[in-house]
Amino acid sequence: MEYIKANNLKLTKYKYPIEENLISDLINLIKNYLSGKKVNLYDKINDLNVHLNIKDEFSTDFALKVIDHLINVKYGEITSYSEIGKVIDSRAYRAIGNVLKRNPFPLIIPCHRVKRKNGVGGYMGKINNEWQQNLKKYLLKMESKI
DNA sequence: CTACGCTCAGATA
DNA sequence: TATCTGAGCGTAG
Repeated sequence: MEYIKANNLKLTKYKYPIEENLISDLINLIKNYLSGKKVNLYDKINDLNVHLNIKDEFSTDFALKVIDHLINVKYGEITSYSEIGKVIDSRAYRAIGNVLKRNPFPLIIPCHRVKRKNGVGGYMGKINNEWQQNLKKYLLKMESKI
């Protein structure tokens, strides 16, 4: 089993040795996804026997519950901060956002599929009309959920 | 302990 | 409709 840590994705420094063809497989997956192919990235990288070291990235119990639920939100599906709250039995909607804000695997851990009750909501730490939010809207539109 | 935040429902105009 | 308020609560520092 092979693990990838968040900083590995910068392709600058590897904590674990990763084969070159695995990297190109990963790149192709993401290219396919961004070009509109209906692939669920999290499942696909599991198919490549790549497993994210989630427990290293999210320390608290609360955060792990949020992420555990989120990785089961598949391509084209949608959830909301309050819906996640319902599942994990918490009303800390903003705290859920604070967890997702530190998601080291955007696209793969699909925090773009978490919408605000009224509107789209923030993405990658931003709540205003920055490029991050436009990307979130783009992804949702691509998955036909806007 | 404090202050903050990818939220929400309700109030107000 | 749009904008404002306070409740709510987990977390980093």
